[in-house]
Amino acid sequence: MTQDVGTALRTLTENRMNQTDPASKPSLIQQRNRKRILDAALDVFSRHGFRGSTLDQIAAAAGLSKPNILYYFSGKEEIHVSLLNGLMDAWLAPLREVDPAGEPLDEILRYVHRKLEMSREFPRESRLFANEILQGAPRMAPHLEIELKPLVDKKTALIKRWIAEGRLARVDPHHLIFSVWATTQHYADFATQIQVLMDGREVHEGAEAFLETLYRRLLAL
Amino acid sequence: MTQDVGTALRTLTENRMNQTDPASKPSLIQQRNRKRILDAALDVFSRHGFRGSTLDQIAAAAGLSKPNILYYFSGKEEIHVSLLNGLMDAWLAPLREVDPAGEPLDEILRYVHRKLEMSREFPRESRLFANEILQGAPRMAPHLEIELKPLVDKKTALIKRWIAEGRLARVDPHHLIFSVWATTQHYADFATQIQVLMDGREVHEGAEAFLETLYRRLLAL
DNA sequence: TTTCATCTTGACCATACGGTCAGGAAATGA
DNA sequence: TCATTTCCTGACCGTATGGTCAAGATGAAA
Repeated sequence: MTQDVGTALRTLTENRMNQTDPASKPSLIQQRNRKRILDAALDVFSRHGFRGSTLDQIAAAAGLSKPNILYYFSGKEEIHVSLLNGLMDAWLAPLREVDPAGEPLDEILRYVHRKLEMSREFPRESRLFANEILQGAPRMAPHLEIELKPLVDKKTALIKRWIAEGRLARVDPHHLIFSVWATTQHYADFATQIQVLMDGREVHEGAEAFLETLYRRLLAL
Repeated sequence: MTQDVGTALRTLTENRMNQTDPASKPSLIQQRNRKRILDAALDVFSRHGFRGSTLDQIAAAAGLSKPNILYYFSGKEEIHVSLLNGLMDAWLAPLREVDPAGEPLDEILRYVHRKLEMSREFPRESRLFANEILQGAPRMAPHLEIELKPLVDKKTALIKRWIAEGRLARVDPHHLIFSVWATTQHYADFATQIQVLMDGREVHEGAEAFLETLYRRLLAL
């Protein structure tokens, strides 16, 4: 899974350079620094949101000077958009991998498992998206329409089919998916709160067990 | 329910005035303007987060000048803290009202219903808290420890008792509560996303039906 | 080693923003 | 009516922040 996000990051790293002709190979330095910047930016943006983050913070976290960062990206906004673009694919992978040929209940439970795993392994990514959507997704609206919506339409249709075939209990597929997002991402986005309420106790295994029970009871026939 | 939040707002309105002696009655103008400011601030903070909101925005939304706002509140931070303080009680009311003397399943379903209703009626409040907790709850840490934690401890103990008495199916009470928060608040906090994915279709009734099914299947014996 | 492109930075700029203040306008009340 | 408190504002200030730029440092290629 680290692979997934890594790959996505690498992909976006190969994007248009500032003034360079398109399709020119990026130097090693360029690759290294772009990756540094994006990783630092993920850290900062996910903790403070877009508006609450400063270029100086990102520069410090990346170990580069501010003007140097502006050498690789045209501005704060472009860094943010690059991050969102680069992480989107990895973020949607679990849903994309729900397999029409698989056993319905297993597929859903596997999806829940993967999502929860991502919340644990990549809380920064989760919070980055949460922040963005909370603010009305000003820098992500196209993504929602063009990438997310078709995917959700496809998968809700699949679930609907499964239900019609009597292989899953009856539920509204859209709300089912929303609930998976909500329950799994909650552990990353609201970690501070959960930390306090669970003081010290183990969180993840309990969550895993709970969610498996939840969706098994909901969907089993 | 409007009553609840209104009352809470009024309560916090009666707080310490800038330089006035404590326990002096606030004038009508003072009441009116403080309420205006807090309502405007709720609007702005819930849409842009603390850092992303400016006093000028709040002033404009309240129909007052910036210095005039600083006449009523010592600064941006105090407005924000006042809001959180004033809304906390109303926010926790649904959980507080879970009745040990009631029928377990009914009580939980009623709780879910109330929470979902709040997400629909008071999305701004939901987003305000979501924003704050996402950023690590810097202005809310005491509340979490002093108000939320004891309440959650009490209610999880109650649920545990219900389960031990064989009146609810076995589940981890903490994760149960987390899931209720997650699934209900999701409809307010991620409304932008849901709007896109449900384009036009009715959201709330579907959510209501889905969540009732979800928790009924999870908790029924 | 020289040359050229790439990379890096200190100094600087313009704007936005939180906050102050002196003084004026409105209420309040005697 | 006048006096006093409460309320309101234009003008202003210091700092933070996004962004620019000219010039220098550091590679890569010959």
